[in-house]
Amino acid sequence: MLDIKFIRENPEKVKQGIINKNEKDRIDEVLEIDQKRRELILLADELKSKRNQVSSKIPQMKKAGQDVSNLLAEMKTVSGQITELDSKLREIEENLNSILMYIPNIPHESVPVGKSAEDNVVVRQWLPEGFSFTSENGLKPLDHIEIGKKLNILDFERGAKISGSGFPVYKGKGATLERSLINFMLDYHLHNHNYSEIFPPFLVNEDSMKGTGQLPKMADDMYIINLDGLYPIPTAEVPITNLHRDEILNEKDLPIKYVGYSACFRREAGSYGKESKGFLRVHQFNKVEMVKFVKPETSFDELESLVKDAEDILQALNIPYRILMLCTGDLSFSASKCYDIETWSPAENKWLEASSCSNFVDFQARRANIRFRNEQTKKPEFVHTLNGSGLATSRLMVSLLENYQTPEGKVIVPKVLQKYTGFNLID
RNA sequence: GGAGAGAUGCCGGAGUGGUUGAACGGGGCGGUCUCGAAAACCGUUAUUCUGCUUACGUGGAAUCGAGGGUUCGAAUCCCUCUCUCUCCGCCA
Repeated sequence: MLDIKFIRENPEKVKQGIINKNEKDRIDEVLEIDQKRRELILLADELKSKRNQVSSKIPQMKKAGQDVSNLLAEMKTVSGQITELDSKLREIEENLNSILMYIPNIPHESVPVGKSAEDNVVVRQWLPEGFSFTSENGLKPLDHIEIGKKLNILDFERGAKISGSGFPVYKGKGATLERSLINFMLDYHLHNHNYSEIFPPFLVNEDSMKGTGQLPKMADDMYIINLDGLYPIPTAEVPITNLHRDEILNEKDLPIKYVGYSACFRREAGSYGKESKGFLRVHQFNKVEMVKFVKPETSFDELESLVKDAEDILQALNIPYRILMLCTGDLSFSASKCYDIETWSPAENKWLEASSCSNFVDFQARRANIRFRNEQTKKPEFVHTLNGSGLATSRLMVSLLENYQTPEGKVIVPKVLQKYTGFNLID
């Protein structure tokens, strides 16, 4: 959520930011309602002040034996007016709030202005030693679905039977590989990047979904368990960021860095067909997520290091990748700045998004009311929150299987994973 | 699922209609004392909104789980909801 004071003071800046995000700008409406709201507050507070004054005098007057019946009658009228103003005010504030909840974060000034994914900027690229985009023997590499079938490690058909399409089943060495990947990534961030581990709940309440910005705007993309008012999480970002909802953190504890595994559940409404085969778009996948709570002045540096933390995993796995800076038009609702990491798929012959690292500045913190006490001013301030996948195993698995396949159609286990899997070849 | 108890500030814990933003204790912070520390003593200890000033500040309003209601006046009375705890049942 944007700060209403900031909107009040920088309406043009906010409008431009929203337009650059390809979103609808309702700022004039917001300012009008805000103006009305403040007028009402003034009126109501004045009456309440009067009521408080008189009410504290009444017992003294009674004691002194004075007649207070006129005052009581007068105050009854005042109270009625207050009730009326308060209910009007509540209505207006609800209206204002519901609009504000739909207004996206505005892009940081360093973000390139652009309309769509085509305007994203490639920042850098990393390729394993001796890597080539064209296969040496001229043969077309198998895609991950063919590999999965051939080696009997992935089963999309049975997943569709037991749950629906987009619910993959991992089998045998495939299941072990998936589990190993998760453990490897968690351990790596724990030991090399100084995160502490969280194993979060996979179902969260509505307040949590609002806190990180999934609701109300993205409701159609979320699963919901109506009976209990719970939502299966689309990412561990939601429970982990909400760990500190409605808290005031110590400045000396910042930055707080968490890493956690979770299954992720996404409806992906309306995305059937295109790019939806195999692992490319699924309803349930596994992800290791990094979340940071930081001081405002450090957040953009923290974003850079967050991306590097995710990159380290890919370098350790020796998988080709590139980094994109998303343009304003491709930025998500809550993000101020975001880098995507894409891994190379030789069979698809294209880059696949395997990670997204974002700085939300104070947008989520404001919604979720996550603050820290500034040691100098002694006042609470909103933290900045960041998160990044480190990484999502589904897309990563595509690149891993395809890049590590042998001409015979077997898959070599990356060296760093072998101590986790207990085998070094899938055949 | 059944029965009961409870929700107060950083923490513990009083408070059942009128200077209660909230006793008392603990913790934290500042100070006195000390070579230093402890002890003791003194002081201090929230957040949000809003007006004026916009550097500091200052006036007002609100906040005792959440939301309504009664009343001139509610932490205190009434209603609804949420959550926590205890016992029983069920269960990985």
